[in-house]
Amino acid sequence: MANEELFDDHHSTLFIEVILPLAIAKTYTYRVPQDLNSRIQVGVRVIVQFGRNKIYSAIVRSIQKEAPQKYEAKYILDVVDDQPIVLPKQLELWDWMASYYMCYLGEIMQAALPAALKMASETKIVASNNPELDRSTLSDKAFLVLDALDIAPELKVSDVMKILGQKSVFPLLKSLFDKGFILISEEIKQRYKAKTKAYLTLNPEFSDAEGFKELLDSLNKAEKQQDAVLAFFQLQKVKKDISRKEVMELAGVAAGTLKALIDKEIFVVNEKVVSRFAGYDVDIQKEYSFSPAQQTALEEVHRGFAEKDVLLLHGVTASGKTQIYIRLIEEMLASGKSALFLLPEIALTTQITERLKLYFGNKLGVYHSKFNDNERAEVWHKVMSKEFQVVVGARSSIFLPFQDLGLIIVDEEHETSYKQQDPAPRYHARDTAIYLASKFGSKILLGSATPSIESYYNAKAEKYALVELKERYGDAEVPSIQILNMTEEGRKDDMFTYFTGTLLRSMEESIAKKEQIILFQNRRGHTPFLQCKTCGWVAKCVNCDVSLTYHKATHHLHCHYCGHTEPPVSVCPACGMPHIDSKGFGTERVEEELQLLLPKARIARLDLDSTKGKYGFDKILTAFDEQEYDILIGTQMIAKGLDFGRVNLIGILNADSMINYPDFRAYERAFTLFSQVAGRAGRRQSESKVIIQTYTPNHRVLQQVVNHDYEGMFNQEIIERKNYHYPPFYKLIQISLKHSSQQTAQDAAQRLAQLLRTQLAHRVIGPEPPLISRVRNQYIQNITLKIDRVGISVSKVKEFLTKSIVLFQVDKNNNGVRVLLDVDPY
DNA sequence: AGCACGCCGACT
DNA sequence: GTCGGCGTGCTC
Repeated sequence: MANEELFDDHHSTLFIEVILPLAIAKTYTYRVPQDLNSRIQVGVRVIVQFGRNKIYSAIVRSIQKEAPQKYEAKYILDVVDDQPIVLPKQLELWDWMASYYMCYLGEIMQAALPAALKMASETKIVASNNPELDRSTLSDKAFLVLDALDIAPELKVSDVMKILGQKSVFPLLKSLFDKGFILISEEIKQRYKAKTKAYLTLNPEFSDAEGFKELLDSLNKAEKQQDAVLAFFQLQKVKKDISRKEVMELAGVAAGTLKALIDKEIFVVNEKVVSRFAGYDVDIQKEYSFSPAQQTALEEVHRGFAEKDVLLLHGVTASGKTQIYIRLIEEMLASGKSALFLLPEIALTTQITERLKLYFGNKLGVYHSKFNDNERAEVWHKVMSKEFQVVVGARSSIFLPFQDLGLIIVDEEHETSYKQQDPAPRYHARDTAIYLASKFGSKILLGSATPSIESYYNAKAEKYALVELKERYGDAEVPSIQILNMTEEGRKDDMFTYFTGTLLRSMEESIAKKEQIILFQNRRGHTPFLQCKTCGWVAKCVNCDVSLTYHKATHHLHCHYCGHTEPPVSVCPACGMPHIDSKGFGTERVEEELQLLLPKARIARLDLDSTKGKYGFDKILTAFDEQEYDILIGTQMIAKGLDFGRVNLIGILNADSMINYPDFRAYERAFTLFSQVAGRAGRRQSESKVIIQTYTPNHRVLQQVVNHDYEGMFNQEIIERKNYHYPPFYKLIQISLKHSSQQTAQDAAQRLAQLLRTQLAHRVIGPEPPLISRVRNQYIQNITLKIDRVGISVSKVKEFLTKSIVLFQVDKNNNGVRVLLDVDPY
């Protein structure tokens, strides 16, 4: 139907280019059987066979009328959708991402679509049961398969593999099929299922008064069933959809009674599709008055957007940025356009979503990884149907099928978790969102209390509009930050394990005042290092180049990179001496020691280990918010946008580990993290305190944190970035090579670097092993490209890089070496 | 990414 | 002699 204008000739043969959900360089062209012509549209899913026995659902990328010259195109098997599930604007975004981030369209498709919209293929076989066929000439294996089919009605290919104990079964199955012994049914299961609820209706036979009376009479020997029918009759007067449960409750009957009535066809069960997002119609109450500073900021945002499409809102913590976002979204909705509100995954707590629901009710969709596939697919559909006009979500929500996006808000824009790390596409959701906004001609607001150097630079360079909000909202006051030198405190004999006396006494005071405390220690587990005092041996992971962390909860040593665990040793395996030393401390140990020092304190811990369960994170936060605990110990998880009214003391236990990190962003990160952690204090009342414990009290970053001196940090950082050739002045592309042999990895990396230097010369840095040079038994070598953009264009570099990698992979010496590309690494 | 085809070592 | 190891190359 959609193609009628385009392909008015109904008898022409269509060829479609499809995107397969695979990491493959190319797209593939299939042929459309004529009876499916009318259902083909760009953006719909089609079922295709790819290779010998794999079936995928692919996305139609384009439609052509010419047959490919060099090969015979296979037919598509079916069309899944009547309406596109991916719109042209989204496909353009995919194309841009694939070229910008140097990855495959299939990888983008994997990241973009909720799993429920990608389909699973399961090839099944059934016996043909043709008695005329002669089995006597068959091989033993064929017999085995047919015997199995006599017992089970159908088998999956994977079952046959198990039965025969071998991987290659398809030739055998194909020959059985060709000879007519079996049928192969390619069954594509659509995994997305709308949530339904069962409702009861009365058989129309009994709906009139007479019929109803007859019914009751006929049940005069079944008192319970009579009760149920009467209860249903009563409920029918007040509401439309009546569930079994409601009838059971009102009539006081058991499920069996109802089942009997259903079996007798007195009641009929109807399935009705319901939303998984029930309970949205919260009473909308939006009493919130803007402070003069907020009002000014809002006006400045309007002025900024009049001139530029990208705007950076630099607002100190607790300045009421969220409320400004809400106002802007409301304005956008009023003008008939939709809005996207991006948040880092970890900040997407019920705290913020509940608050937004208050304003946007059932127009709001929430989209993040904690949701199951069905829920994500439902959000997808509701964005498509424009039922959801506002979406609050994590980075992958940039892929949702928006049609008239007017505004994107990227809150906490500095957050590094906007950059996807491991599976490709290694994309940055903030940067991609900026592209997406330009595609839609919409406005995009980046918000942060501590903007990324890149964004602030762009704002200062007047590429972005800039609005600064320097005043906290209401009576919230800027916390005072105190730096304590642990060396000195130790000399004064005022250190108690990991705590300065000052911090301990402040904690006691807070608890006495019934106020709360957050302690920050950016290391999980109990002990990050176990070392032999005699010979210096350190417990290390067998698969990775990292020390093992002892976890008290499991009494085991854990590798935080590959998940390997082993029991702890009490005797050194290297020298046999029984002197194993515990070095360093993680959150578990902080909790343990603190409990000894403050026995009465109620302590909770927030880290990857304590939040494992589905709602573990929210559970701990809620309990803390409801003051079931006095102290919350956490890793950087606690830094993100949490809003607790009664926290008036923050302790950063060991600032040095963050600062002394060999990365060009280390200072920026440390500043951001400490400022964000400090910002958790005093959000709703005055007088709050932040204590930073360190061995390097004069470090410039710490001084800048104390003075809330973002500008100072920025100015110094930008000089370093310029001098040492880093962003925003230079563009980085990181090439990682991985191989199970260290030598191979090194040699291959040398070869690639040399190849790249032929054109890029000094722009090629490395190869060098990263800080963790081996993970999961793979040795890693990194090459970094630093592109100045002045003498050379980034797209030319990417083109050359792609060619070089193809060349590199042709060389047999580089066999088995995996090459990973990361554009704008974080 | 799978997966089959293909060419070398240890076994019923 | 075969089974099966994983190296190699293709999938419209």
